[in-house]
Amino acid sequence: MNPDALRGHMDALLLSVVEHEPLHGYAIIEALRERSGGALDVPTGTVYPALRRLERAGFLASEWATVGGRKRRTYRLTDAGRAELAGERTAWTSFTRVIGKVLDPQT
Amino acid sequence: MNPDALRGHMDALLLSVVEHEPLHGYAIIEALRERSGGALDVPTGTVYPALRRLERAGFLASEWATVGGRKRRTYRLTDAGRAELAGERTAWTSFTRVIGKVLDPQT
DNA sequence: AGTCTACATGTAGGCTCTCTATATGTAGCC
DNA sequence: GGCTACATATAGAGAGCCTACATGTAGACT
Repeated sequence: MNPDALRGHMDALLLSVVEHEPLHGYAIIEALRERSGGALDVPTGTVYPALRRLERAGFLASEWATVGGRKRRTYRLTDAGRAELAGERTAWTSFTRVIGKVLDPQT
Repeated sequence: MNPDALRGHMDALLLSVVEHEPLHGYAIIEALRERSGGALDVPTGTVYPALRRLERAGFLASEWATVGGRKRRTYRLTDAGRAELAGERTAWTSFTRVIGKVLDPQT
């Protein structure tokens, strides 16, 4: 997977993965890997800053927790995040339609 | 259209548009706009450097021509470019499948 | 005790690409 | 003369994803 291809879609991926249950960073990475069938292996250096950015933007909220002696910062979707995710999904659909039209024009 | 979303897909778009007929930069921009139904309006500051990059990479070849007193640099797809385009199309398909799976998991 | 792996978070700096803004010039119309 | 369409090009900004590194706990194995 070309890293640049993910540009601008990472937000949607992250928000989508915490939609139904709050998760901490490490679990988010695993969830992305599982949901994608192993195709997505996003490095920590990408995920952690992105989560902080999304929190700063108000789309995520986080809390610290200690589980089994390890500290976790668990992120959950805010209402604004839920709205953002809906918008991202719509944008994704039209994006794929547009690019698809150019790549494979029905002459 | 969020500019970042195009990251990593611009090459495929440009190669695709000159697949069947050589075009010059300005015509490429118009072709992208038409093929996308108006959704894609790529600025010259994006297209011209990208075309040069693709030529440097060996995927495109260019020639100068003068038409109606105006100078055009016409780009055509090389064999390497044709192979690259095929790869980009495959990558695009798997990319959309992967992202789609994450955004809308069939629980 | 020491080593290794999995778990868990985080930052610094680099890299690349797209965009905005600007520059230059021709052709044709009013 | 001024406007629009045509046509190419570059400099610099901005943003985000990546590599590499830093730090630490828990548990298994030797």
